[in-house]
Amino acid sequence: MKKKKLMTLSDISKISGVSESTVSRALSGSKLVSDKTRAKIQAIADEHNFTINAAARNLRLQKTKTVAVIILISSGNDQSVSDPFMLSLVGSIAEALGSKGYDMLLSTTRSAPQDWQRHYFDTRKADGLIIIGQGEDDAPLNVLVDSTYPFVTWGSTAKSYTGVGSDNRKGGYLATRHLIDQGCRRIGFFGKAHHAEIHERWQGYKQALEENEAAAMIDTTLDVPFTAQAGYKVAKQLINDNSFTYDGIVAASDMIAIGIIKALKESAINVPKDVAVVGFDDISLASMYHPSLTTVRQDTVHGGEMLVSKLLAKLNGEEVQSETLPTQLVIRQSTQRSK
Amino acid sequence: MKKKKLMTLSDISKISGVSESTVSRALSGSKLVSDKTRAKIQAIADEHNFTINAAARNLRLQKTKTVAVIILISSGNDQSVSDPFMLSLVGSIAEALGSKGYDMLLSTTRSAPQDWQRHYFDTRKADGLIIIGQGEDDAPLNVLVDSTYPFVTWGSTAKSYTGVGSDNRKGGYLATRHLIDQGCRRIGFFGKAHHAEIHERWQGYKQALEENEAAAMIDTTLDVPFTAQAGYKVAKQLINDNSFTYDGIVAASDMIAIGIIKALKESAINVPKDVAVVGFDDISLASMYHPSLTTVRQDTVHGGEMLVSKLLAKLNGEEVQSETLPTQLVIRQSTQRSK
DNA sequence: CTGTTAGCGCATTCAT
DNA sequence: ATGAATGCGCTAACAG
Repeated sequence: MKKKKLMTLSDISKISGVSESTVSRALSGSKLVSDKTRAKIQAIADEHNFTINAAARNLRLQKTKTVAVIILISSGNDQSVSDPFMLSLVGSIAEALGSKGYDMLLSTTRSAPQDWQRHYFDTRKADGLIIIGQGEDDAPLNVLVDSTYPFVTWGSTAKSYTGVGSDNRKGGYLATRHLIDQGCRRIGFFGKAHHAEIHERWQGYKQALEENEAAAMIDTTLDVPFTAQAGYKVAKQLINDNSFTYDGIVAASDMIAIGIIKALKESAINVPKDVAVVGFDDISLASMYHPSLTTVRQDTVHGGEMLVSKLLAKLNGEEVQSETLPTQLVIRQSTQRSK
Repeated sequence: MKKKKLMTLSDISKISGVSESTVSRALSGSKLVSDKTRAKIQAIADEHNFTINAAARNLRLQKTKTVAVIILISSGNDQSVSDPFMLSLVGSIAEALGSKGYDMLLSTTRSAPQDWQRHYFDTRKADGLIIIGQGEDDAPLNVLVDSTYPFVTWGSTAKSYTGVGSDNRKGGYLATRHLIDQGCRRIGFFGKAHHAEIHERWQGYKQALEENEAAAMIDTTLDVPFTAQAGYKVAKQLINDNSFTYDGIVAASDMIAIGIIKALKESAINVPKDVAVVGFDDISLASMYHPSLTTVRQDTVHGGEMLVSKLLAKLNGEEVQSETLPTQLVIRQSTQRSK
């Protein structure tokens, strides 16, 4: 395969002695060509290493066979992209997209142009958009809602646009309920309650506590969301201030849980004996942490596939509904107080 | 912003009463237009929410302002994409690309078509390619080498094509040297020695040991690379077989190190007292693990920027050299035996 | 400084 | 079953 000039349909047409249209048809599998000619053309195309020029085809077809995935990063130097959960979800989306013949354009609100909503659509770089992590601010999305842009979001499903997300409330409930069952009575919630998804988890937490008045509710809000560093910092601070009074903690994500546990360990507070900690996500590291993390699993594989199939259905002009995915409590060491 | 038909250059030209070319020039910042007309056209374009159609522009310009990033996944169900290190690198690439006005097409060899080399180029979906993780098999890359496709790789830099990578050998050396200094004398290396980058780390490990004959070299090869699960499994196995005789371990990645440490903890083997463990990468979790991980830092931010600038230079027709990035030992708790 | 002209490479009418 | 003609939306000579 030496350096060869890129072939065009026209080149192939000349070589094979048929018209461009015929070549186009043959290669696109139209049944308007005889098997004989198709075979001949196909052979020539292969021999000359020909592939369709996507730009030309896109222009002609007015579609790109590409989906843009954009990760919304809340303001500031939030590092939430680096959360393994995100990666897992994006990986699943990539695979689902690939299996449908779509390419994936990936960007974050940090790397993308400020006007990303327009960048990908008006510009026709992608046929549709998957938006991950609506976060705290709905404004950028509301711009899209009023347009006819096909897009789906991951996160809270209680929105006016099509979304796929976990049953966060149920997850928060299960986690908290579990702590109560383990005998915890002073249970704190660690996470940004403003954040849409987290808020739902918090609601589940609240509900579980209200159902059992013996257990007390203690809110704690983290400054920086979704990082182990943030969890560590807040827990450390509480401990240093002598205001750490929990015997159970519901963390808004596994990474936060890990940070909290580290802080506890450093102060010789035993997990789970002194404090039981439950995370959220079930990242692959959860089972590898020590103690292994009890957590609420979100099914990223299913989630990614769902997002993709919803979006493609939309591109196909179908009406599409939001969907809430079931959530599951995975019990590991970090909450086993009975032993 | 109601549903509006997409505007074209021609539409804007009619509305503003100038020719298409003038509109094109005005919008592309050509200095061949008077400020007056440019302002006028710009205003109209904004008002009508006009953006260039990328497909048409790409076709005309024969370039896409897009770079494809492809993550090579070694055979089987290797989950190495989920390594936080990868994510970190990809994130940095995304940002570097974004700041240069490029979009990023992301895929793995699992989600991409089998003939991804051609998919992105012949098809003209991307102007260039960034390949991450050459892994164990050079074959797919050698296909590219013979072509004129602009591409750069992350990983080993001792290849015939342009690559950016860390000084793995030095890193392996520093890690091992550090263990020796900490008094370790039976030092094992945990990782796939076949893998290009890992092999270099292993060479550094070997060199350090050879410089100090008191320390013994013990190779251990992991079946599954780059996951905590793999590290855990191998360590567990060794312990169960009573063949765990190390007092120091060089892990090929932080995730592997974490898995190993978990296995040790479960068998009440103290880290760092009984066994000192050093990882590689310095993922953000390294400082959050307990004990915090001594590791060899790879600068992903710099790495991503480097990959991008090299590739863009290549697209620009410049000659580009491979580059090896410095590597740095970060000492934390997992190797502090002296205390 | 601006308009006219000519394609980029392909898919799709419309003929035949 | 095939070919000829047209245009998707844009930019870049080439004139003026």
